[in-house]
Amino acid sequence: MEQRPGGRSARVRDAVRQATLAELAEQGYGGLTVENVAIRSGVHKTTVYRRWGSVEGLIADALGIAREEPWPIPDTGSFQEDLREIVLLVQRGFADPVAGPISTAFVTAAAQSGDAARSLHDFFTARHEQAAEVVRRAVERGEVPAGTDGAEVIRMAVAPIYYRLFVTHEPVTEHDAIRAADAATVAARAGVIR
Amino acid sequence: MEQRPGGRSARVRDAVRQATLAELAEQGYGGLTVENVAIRSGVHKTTVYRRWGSVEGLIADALGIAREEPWPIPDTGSFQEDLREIVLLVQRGFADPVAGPISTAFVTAAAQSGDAARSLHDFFTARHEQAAEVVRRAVERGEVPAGTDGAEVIRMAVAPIYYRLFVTHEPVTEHDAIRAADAATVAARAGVIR
DNA sequence: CTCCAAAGTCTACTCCAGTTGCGTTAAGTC
DNA sequence: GACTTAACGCAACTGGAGTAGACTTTGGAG
Repeated sequence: MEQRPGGRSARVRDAVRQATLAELAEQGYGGLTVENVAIRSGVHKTTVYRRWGSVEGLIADALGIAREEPWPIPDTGSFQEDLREIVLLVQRGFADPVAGPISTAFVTAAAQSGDAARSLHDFFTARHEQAAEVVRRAVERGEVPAGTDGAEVIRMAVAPIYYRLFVTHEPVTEHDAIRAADAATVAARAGVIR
Repeated sequence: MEQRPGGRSARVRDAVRQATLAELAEQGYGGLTVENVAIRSGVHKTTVYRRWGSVEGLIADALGIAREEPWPIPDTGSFQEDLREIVLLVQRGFADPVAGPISTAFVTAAAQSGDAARSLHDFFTARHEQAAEVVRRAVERGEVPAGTDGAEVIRMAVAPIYYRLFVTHEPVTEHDAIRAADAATVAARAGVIR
């Protein structure tokens, strides 16, 4: 990333990243400013502007870290249960008082900045690919027809959660999550998703 | 809304609304500023700030108008066809060079402003209710089990479109729309959505 | 150890979104 | 047709996001 990765630069980078996440968790995307991140991190404002450019840059960077850490793909032996687990994980993530605002901020930022949008796109591409494993296993067990598009099954399952959160602004319950997962399960079994 | 609805106030209101939509269509949400709307409409900046408050206020107002105009609910005689029509209508709406940016701006604005979020919520509540008509007819025909949640079927059908557009930032094709509609059709027939 | 340039700091500035206070216009009322 | 006041217009102001340029620190190479 930078030409001098060691020592001071690394400290600055980590301090800013941590401050960004903390601000996002407390204030959400609307309250995130370069100035506050600079103060909180102890790094000078101009430095943040030079290396990250803007609020969107801070978020794009934070997203890069988020993409690194893998998530637990369930393997219960049942396709329906696996899908339910995945969707519930998403739903609970947004309900979490710390992780929720941060995840929300990522989506909101991507709606405004091309950079953040690309980062988020890559993030979800990786997630879909990982989660599609449960579909591959279901195909092997004969629960789901061969040729089923695994990533698309995941999209179908989680989409209603995001739809409620970011489009219609309706509350989301665990029941909603389970229902969405089950609908995707039925559709996949019927061979509609290919 | 205002205590003096006639004459000048009405002209101001209409000019600002029209300018808002024009700016949104051309510039999108990112390029929408109160100042530009003021200039374009010929109304003074201060006046726009007083009556609409901010960019979000302009959008919340524009959404109010959008909610008024009803949309065509299909009645092809086939549940599957009806659902496909609805989802394709949504997909084509976003692909449209004029309506697309405006719709996108609504969603983006709602992600940041509580007022816009409430307006959008009401908007979609009305849409879901209207579109649920196709499910009611399907129940009458015996295509779908009684007790099926009509609004939820609509959510399931359109959610993947919005998910791709606003969350993962993936391209959306007509094929995606049809597949999503068909998946919702299968799930509804199976009695999973209630 | 020495050197040098990359990276960070600091101060002062610009610019523009949003506000304020006051004067002007015209909508609604009798 | 005169009066009241809601609503609009106007110009000057404020505050904070973002920039510019000179100066200082320090990581890394020889």
